[in-house]
Amino acid sequence: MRDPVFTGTAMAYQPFHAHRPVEFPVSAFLSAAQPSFFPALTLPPGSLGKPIAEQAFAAAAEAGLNTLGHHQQAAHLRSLKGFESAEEEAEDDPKVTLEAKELWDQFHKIGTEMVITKSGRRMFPPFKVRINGLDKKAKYILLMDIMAADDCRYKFHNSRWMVAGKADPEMPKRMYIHPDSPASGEQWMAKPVTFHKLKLTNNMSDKHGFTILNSMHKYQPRFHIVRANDILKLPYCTFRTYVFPETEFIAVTAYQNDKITQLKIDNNPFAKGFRDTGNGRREKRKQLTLAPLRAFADPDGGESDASSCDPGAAGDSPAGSGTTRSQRDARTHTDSDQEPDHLENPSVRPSSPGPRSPPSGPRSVGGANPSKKGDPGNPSDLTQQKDQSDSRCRNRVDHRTLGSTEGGSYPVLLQMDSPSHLSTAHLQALALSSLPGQSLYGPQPLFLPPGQLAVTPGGLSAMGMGQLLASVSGVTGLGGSALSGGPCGFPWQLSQGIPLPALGALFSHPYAYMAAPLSRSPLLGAARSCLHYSPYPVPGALCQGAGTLARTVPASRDTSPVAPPTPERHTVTYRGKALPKDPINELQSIQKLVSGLEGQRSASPK
Amino acid sequence: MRDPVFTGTAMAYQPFHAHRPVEFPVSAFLSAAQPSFFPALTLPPGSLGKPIAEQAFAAAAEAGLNTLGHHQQAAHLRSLKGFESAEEEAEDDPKVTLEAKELWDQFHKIGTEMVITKSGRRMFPPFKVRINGLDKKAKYILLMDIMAADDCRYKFHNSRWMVAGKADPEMPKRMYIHPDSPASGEQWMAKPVTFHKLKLTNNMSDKHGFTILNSMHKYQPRFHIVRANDILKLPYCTFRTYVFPETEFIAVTAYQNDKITQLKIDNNPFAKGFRDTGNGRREKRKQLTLAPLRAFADPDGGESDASSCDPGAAGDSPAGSGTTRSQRDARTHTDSDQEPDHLENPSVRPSSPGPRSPPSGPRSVGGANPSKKGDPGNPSDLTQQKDQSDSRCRNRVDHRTLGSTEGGSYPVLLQMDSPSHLSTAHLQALALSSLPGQSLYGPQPLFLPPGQLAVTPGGLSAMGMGQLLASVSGVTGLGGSALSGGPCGFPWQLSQGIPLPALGALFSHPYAYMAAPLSRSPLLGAARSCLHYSPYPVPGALCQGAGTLARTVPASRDTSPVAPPTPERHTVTYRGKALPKDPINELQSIQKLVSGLEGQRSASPK
DNA sequence: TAACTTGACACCTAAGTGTTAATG
DNA sequence: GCCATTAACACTTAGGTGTCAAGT
Repeated sequence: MRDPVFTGTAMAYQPFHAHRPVEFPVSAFLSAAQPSFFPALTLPPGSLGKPIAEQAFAAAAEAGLNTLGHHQQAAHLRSLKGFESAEEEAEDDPKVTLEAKELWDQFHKIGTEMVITKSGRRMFPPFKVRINGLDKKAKYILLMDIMAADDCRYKFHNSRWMVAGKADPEMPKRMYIHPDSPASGEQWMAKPVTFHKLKLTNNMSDKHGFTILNSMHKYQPRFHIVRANDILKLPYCTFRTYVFPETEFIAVTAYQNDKITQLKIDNNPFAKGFRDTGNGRREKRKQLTLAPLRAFADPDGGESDASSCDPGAAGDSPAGSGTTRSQRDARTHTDSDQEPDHLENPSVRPSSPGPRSPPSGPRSVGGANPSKKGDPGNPSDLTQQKDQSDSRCRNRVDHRTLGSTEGGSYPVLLQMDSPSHLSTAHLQALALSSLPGQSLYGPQPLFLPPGQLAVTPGGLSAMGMGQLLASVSGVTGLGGSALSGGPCGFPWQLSQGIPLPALGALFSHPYAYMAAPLSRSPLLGAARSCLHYSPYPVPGALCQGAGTLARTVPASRDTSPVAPPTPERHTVTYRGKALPKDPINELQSIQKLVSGLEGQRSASPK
Repeated sequence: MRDPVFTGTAMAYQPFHAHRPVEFPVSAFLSAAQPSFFPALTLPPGSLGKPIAEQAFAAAAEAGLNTLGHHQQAAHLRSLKGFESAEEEAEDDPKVTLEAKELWDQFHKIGTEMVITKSGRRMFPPFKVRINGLDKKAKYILLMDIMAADDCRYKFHNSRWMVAGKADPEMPKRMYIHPDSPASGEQWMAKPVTFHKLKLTNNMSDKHGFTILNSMHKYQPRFHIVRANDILKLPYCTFRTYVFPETEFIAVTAYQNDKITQLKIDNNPFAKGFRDTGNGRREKRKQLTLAPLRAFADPDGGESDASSCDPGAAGDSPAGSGTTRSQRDARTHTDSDQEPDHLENPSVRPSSPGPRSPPSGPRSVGGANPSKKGDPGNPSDLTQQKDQSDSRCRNRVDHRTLGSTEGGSYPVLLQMDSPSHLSTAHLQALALSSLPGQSLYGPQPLFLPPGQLAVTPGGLSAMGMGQLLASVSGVTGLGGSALSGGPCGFPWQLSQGIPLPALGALFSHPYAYMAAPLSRSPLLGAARSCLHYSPYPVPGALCQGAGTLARTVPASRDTSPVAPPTPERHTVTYRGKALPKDPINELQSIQKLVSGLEGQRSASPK
């Protein structure tokens, strides 16, 4: 497992195409391994990749200008890139590669934790993917969201994670739109796509558009590719969803597993201050002047081995202000002495030391109806939970088709046609994002004027889409109270850095998965193009997305779409506050709320 | 002149509209004085304002969805904002306000200097405008460029600026497209638009897309509003150009005037380390540990008054590592004692002290044909140069209609229809920007593959636009050598953070001005909409833009378009390298260059 | 020489880290 | 006492300042 090669990429997901076997020759793959098609390419540091390029050609076409046909140009590019020459441009078949997979794997084996804070916290490792196989000229919207991985609440006890009850209700999840969206496939493929602007928080009333998670819950990030040149078309387009199981994590407010802490410290440049040298001695940096002060501030931990492994270095006091450092040391130094301390390319520690002691079974700690039946145990045992669907705490992500995590996992692909149940609140969200604001510079806050929000539902019903409102599965109260769809569907908010806190601008998203790295339905060809304005039937209840999915993406091989979680409704109390049960009523609540706010707002335009 | 109110905005430019007098009622102006329409609005710090909102509605319209008509929604917004209720949406009439005008004025009175470095330097004060009067739903492209203010080279001698010869040849100027472009008027108006990503450099072979300036030359930033939803349409659209005379500056590699240095230090947060307290005593910060080291590093200046005005503060050593500090102190402390030291809102020093000594006349220093005749003198005397058009070193910006700078200056508006001479190289530039790359994160550099660039000229000529090529007025060689159109037109490069260094993707831009803050031609109404593909005659030579301009925007009141600088051709030698004289030949050079590169490129796709 | 340019540098802002102690 | 949360803090990266000595 010791893989020092840490230069970035990992395995690419390459679906097998029986009907179009030559569309993705290996040459394309080789280029994908390059950091860029043009090694010499330079990009201004802060430039916005925006639609300029794409627009230029689109406009040229619109204007009847032949700025040298796309094919000609594409051929040109192709020859420059060393691409194959028979690739057609019209079709696409995206291959997505998780960057820094090795690092993700390391975390995953231990049990990844992500800190969530009130002010928002980035993910580490960063969620970063490399994409290939897009239509260079087509426009795509790239999205990311984070879904609950199961119905459990966890606790870290005796050095291992264990189930601590049923999951707390989820806040409406936000669908994070990559800020460069929409952009051409060419732009997306030019360099890895990062989502480091997506921040995690546990602040229920977050106004920044961050993703709100529950602490001590397990989550699974997802990545979506939508071929669409416009955000509004999203509800009518095919979502290609990619799940990298190794990016699963448990949200925490403070790190529980010291191994995770150490892994973060060793790999996150911002935590370099807490880093040890890999040579068995602590790294001592320019903490000369402050060292005495810090040594003075060593109250709690009596661990004196903080200097025990500090043999030969310069006469500085040991680095780091941590007092729990020795804990990490004791555990880490078992196998870290032989690795030099690379900076951004740190050596990777083998994950040989398994969980220390697997003692007691699941224990109910969080007060929520504990009806424990199975113990997911250590999150790193993900691949061992294959037949756990009967467990009380069942995964919402079907990983049954995944190979051994050690050998490299496949991303799980879900392809959905027109998830129509997204439509309504989706459009609401889009209406929200039609606000001003939206500029790059300065941390100027933006609250949404509720009055403006009210217009869109009205517009929807006016156009005969009122029934779509029934698909809204969640609502966010103005004061931060919220509910979730329960174990069923998740309410989603669109978010491109745009906070959508004041209204239930949500849309449910089927989270059923088709784990089909090698399967491909003939229907997918048709699904490849976005379906605009398709008059899809509106599901009257939540969690019907899987049906739509199954119709669009029939299962094949050993992968069948996960049965949609039963749409069981349950009364949700969130932090002692009972939340509405009926989505219809919830929606009406929204509307009433909006109307009231609208009245207030126009009354006092201040 | 003492204006402690420094909360942001300054005077707004409000053109007088005889034919539409009520379009911009005062209420809109009042809201413009607010930092934001919604004080409670929050925007995520790093969010990209991009086209999401606009696209949503555009797509809705396209889809036949009535997401509540624009008017209805606009009315909604209007009532919320306290806007007038009779404003029509279809028309626009932008009002542009320079932010931090007071600060700009302070600099301008002294004679603003901007440092240019090889690695690129921001402007300070930042160029930041607030916009009103746009069509909320229409899309706009906002641009900025920096043009030479006159034909002079300057030197700072005896504490004042004086002409030191004829201007050096200019590098092709880059038209900086605001990265959020295109965006809706609503988005642009929501918050001030900053151009801090525009960086100044003196590096001729800059690859970052920075604006290349000549040191010791005077420049005038310009701001452009173009109603267009696509970059490619730019050449066919009306440019509304706004010039704020107080933003004029002289580019320097090191500050010449200590007063400017002090003003920068006092106002730029990044220079806080060199700041004094406003109480007549130096500010001493946490430089305790390093103070002895720094005192040791005080070699040159024997100025001992560094501690002379350090009466009562805590027992720290004086701040700042500078040795010339005392110089600034001596000059600054004459009028700075009464002002507290606000942080980001520093108090403003009265600019009472005039130039110390206006001694010798213009002197030739730079080697370029010095034929001195008039001395612009201190740049702060801009408003006194009204009838200087006969001067050898004449302004290229007509400021004759400007009121006293002290009373607040008007921005100068130029409105151009379809500057067709931009078209060719403009399209070239656009073709350039159709490359991949273009992403937000990471400082990955981008060089343009020349092979791809070649396609566009061919496409142009194929569509009967070959003659437009004659309008190209400049060329950038591959090795960084360049030429300019001389004192006449400027070649421009489009730049949205996209470097266009490798090819002569330039387009000339008429710099004739209509200084018409109070004038309005009836033709302007028609000019308000973008003219697409209009078959404008192609000027066969450089510097004919003013004719086109005059036709489109007739002068009125006391403001007549500045007579275009005589299209005198002169041989340009740049750093000892003779540059071509004939624009046609220059273009052919480009084409040859491109062809050659294309051949090379396709031959060796590596 | 004098004027101008350059790069290393100390100092700053801004924001991403884990640590720590206090809190509930 | 345990567990989970939180804010202050020291440390980091990244990059924007003017200063200064040396170069052109």
